Amino acid sequence: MRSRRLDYSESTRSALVDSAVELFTKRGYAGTSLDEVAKRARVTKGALYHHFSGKQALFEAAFDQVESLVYDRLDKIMTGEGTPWERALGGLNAFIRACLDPAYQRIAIHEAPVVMGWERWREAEERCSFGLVRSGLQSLIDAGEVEPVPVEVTARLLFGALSSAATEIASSPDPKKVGAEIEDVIVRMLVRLRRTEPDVSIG
Amino acid sequence: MRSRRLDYSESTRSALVDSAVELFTKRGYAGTSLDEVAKRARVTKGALYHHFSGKQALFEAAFDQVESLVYDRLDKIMTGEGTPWERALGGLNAFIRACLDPAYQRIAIHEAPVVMGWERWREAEERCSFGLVRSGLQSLIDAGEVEPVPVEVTARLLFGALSSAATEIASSPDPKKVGAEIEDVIVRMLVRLRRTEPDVSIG
DNA sequence: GCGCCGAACATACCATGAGTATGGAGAGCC
DNA sequence: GGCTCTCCATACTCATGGTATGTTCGGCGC
Repeated sequence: MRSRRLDYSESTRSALVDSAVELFTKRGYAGTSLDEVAKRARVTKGALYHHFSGKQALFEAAFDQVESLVYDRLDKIMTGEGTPWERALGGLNAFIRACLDPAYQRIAIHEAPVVMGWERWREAEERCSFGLVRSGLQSLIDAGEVEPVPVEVTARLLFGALSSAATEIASSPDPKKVGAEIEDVIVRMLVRLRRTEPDVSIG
Repeated sequence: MRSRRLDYSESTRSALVDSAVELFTKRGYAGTSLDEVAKRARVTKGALYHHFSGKQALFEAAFDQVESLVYDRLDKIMTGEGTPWERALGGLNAFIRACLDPAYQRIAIHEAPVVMGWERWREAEERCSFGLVRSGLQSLIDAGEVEPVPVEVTARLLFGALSSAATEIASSPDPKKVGAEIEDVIVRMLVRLRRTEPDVSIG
C-alpha cells in the first residue's frame, strides 16, 4: 500500500519541477528566483530546499524533465520500424519539431551548457538526444547507406548544427517554413553522403 | 594635444575590460563578481560603474574585445589573396584555431547568447564571425565552386556546427588532433558540395 | 597663480535573492 | 497515545548587483 505521504511529497516535487520548467523557459535561469518558483508551486522555499539541494539541482531536474520527453519521442522513432534511412529521416524531422518547443530549446539546448557546465551537459546529452543522433548515424553507416565518415566527430557537428538551427527556427517569424528549409538542407547533405545507389527516392 | 586625463581614463577602462575578459573566461559570467573585476583592475566598483552601465554592458565590452581580435584575423584571410576556395579553406582553418582560445570560446560562443540574449548575440555575430562564414559561402557559390545551396540556412548550420565543434576541440585532451579531424570532415563536406570539375586538388 | 568646473573616480549604502538554521505538524508505527 | 521522522514553513545570514553621494584632480579661463 503506497503511503499517502509519499503521494503528497511526490506531488509537490513534481509541482516544483513543473513550475521551474515554466519559469526557466520564460525568464531564464538567472532571471528566475526560487521564491517565485516555490510560490507558483504553492509552497515555500523550505519545501524546495527539502527536495533539491539548490538552484542548480532544481535546474537539472527541469532539464531531465524536458529532455526525457523529447528522448522518448525520438527513441520510439529511431528504434521503430522502417529502414535505417527512413528512421534517420523520421528522427531528424522529429528532432526539428522538438526544437519548436520553447522549453526544450531554452533549457536543454541553450542554458544547460552554461548552467550545468559543459562537461556535465555533454555527459547528459550523451545518454539522450545526442546519443540518438550518433547511433542513428552509426546505423546508417553500418547499413551501408552512407559513406563511413568519422562517427563521433560528424555526429557532434551534426548535433551542433541542429542545436543552433533550433534557435533559428523558433525565433523566426515563420518557424514551420524555416524548419522545413533546414530539414531540406540537412537531408540534401545526407543524400550527398549517401552511397550512390541508382534509384532511391529521397522522401 | 591629447589630454592626460583621457589617457588615464582610457587606460582604466581597458584595464577593466582586460580584467573582465580574464575572469569571465575563468569563472564564467555568473561566477564573476564586479568587485573582483574592479579589484583586479586596481580600481573600485565606482570606476567600473562610471565606465559601464552595469554587468551586462561590461560583458558586452569583453565580448567585443575577444570577438574583434578573431574577426580581424579572419577578415584578413577571407578578403586576402587566393581563389575563393583557398580563402574559404584558410578561413575555416583560422576559425578552428581561433576556437582554441578559451576566451573566445567561453565568452563569444558559449555565454554570450545566454548573457546578452540570443537576439542581440545574433545581431552582433551578424557583423562578425558569422558574417564572414556567410559571405565566404556566398563567394563560393558566386564563383561557381559549390552548388547553389540556400545561403542563409546553410551558413547558419555551418556556423552552429563550427561553434559546437569549438568546445569539443578545446575540451578534448588533444585539441590539435580533434581540430584537424573536424577540419577534415568539414572540408570533405564542402568537397562533396563542390561542383564536379574534373581535376581539382583538395588541399 | 587662482579659483572654478566637471570628469573620473572612491565610499557608503540599499535591495534582492541564494542558501541556512530551526521549529512545527502530521502521517505511520508500535 | 506517545514516539519518530519525513515534509515543509518561518526567520534569519550573507554575498553581490546596483545606487547615491562624497572627493580628488586635471584642464582652463582670468
